Amino acid sequence: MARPLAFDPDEKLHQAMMLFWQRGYEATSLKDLVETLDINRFSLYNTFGDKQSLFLKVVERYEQKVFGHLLSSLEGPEQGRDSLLQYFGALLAGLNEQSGVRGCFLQNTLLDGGVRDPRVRVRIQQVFSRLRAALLHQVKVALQRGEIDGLLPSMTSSAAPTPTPAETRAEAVADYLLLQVQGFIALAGLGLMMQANNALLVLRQQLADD
Amino acid sequence: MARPLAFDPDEKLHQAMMLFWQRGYEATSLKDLVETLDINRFSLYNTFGDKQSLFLKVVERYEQKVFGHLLSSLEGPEQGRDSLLQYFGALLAGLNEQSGVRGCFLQNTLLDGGVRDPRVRVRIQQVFSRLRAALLHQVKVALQRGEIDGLLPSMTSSAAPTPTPAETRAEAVADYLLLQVQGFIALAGLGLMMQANNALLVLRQQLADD
DNA sequence: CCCATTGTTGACCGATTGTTTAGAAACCAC
DNA sequence: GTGGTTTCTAAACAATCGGTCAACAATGGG
Repeated sequence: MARPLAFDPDEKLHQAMMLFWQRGYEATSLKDLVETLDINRFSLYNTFGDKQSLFLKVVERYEQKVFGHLLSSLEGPEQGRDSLLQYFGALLAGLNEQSGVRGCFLQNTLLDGGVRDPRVRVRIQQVFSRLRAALLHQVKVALQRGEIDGLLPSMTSSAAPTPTPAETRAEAVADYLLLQVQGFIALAGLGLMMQANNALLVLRQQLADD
Repeated sequence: MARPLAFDPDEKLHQAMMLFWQRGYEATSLKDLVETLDINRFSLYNTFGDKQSLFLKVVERYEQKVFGHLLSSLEGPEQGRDSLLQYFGALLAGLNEQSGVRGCFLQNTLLDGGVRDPRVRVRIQQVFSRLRAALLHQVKVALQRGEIDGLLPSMTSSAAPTPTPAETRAEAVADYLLLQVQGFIALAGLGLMMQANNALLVLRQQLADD
């Protein structure tokens, strides 16, 4: 009943993400967006709203496509340690195959103080909460099965003066793994992939049987 | 012989750092700088050069004052594991006492694609190299003394099929610790200090005797 | 005191920022 | 085709960007 769009919005959203990813929010101008997305200035406003709204849509797309796919192993069936190992393997694989130095789009965005839109900030906080919950879920399973006892030598030992509650222990391990995740993508963002791969070797051994 | 400056350059540099720290490079305008530093636009140019040069000076000041002080325990005498524990303690103490969510100025800057000045980027790379070298130094000492064998269960076991060279092992451990550092300051930057403190408990136990 | 030297000031530059407007062009149901 | 609706295009908007200028103020050695 009316004129259809001359472009694929999702494709343009992807291109916008790549641009924001490697330049940051403030350093990416409307001119840059119009040129690389190859659509008119006003068409951009008409389909995505203003710059902040566009950025929010980009963040949501990233969460669905990239983050959601990566978390599939953690949010799937309760496989304990195996799902953890699978997740870190997929994470490092993704970081290794990045052409330029980028790291994680969401981490970069949140650490970049330039993005002040509260909608964006709370959205990303929610994503990290989702990651922590997924980690915690599989950690609980793995701890119950005794798969990752090597990670917490004294906490798991019954000789501890005050035995730590299982819930507290699981949260400590989950937060420890959350730190590993942030560490990996930070190193990747800093261009230190070799060091990241080295560190993965150590983590793998910690998670391995003995 | 001439008119003296009406302000303390180092103090202004500090104020500029705080501004860049929580807003990012691109999001901090000359107007912002002039207003919060409370000096005239041209005086700023006259003493620090243009915006990029000012930022570079800020980075160098941060390395000297903040980073240098933090690394003192690692670059001091060869205390092995003790210096490592001391460093992480000081790091977390610093992150904990940060009022707002900031993380590390250098990490934020490098992950923020907005800073494209190559002088700044290589400078920060050098700082992280310095950190890695300092970690590696103390790790070698600690490994030789057998202080941190709990960190690498199978790699240190003589039963390994192909025994890992000491140099490789030390580098793996150093990179692992470098990842912990980046993970801690990333979590702090994301506003997840509770999780960071939780993770520190696990790391402390890994480094502890048993 | 004088004067060379340096810091300070506010106005100003062209360029670019994000955003909006008015009108032409393209589509589909009828 | 035509009507009604939506996209597209080019131009322009006010505001702000980083950076510069000449004139004035302040200093201390002579």
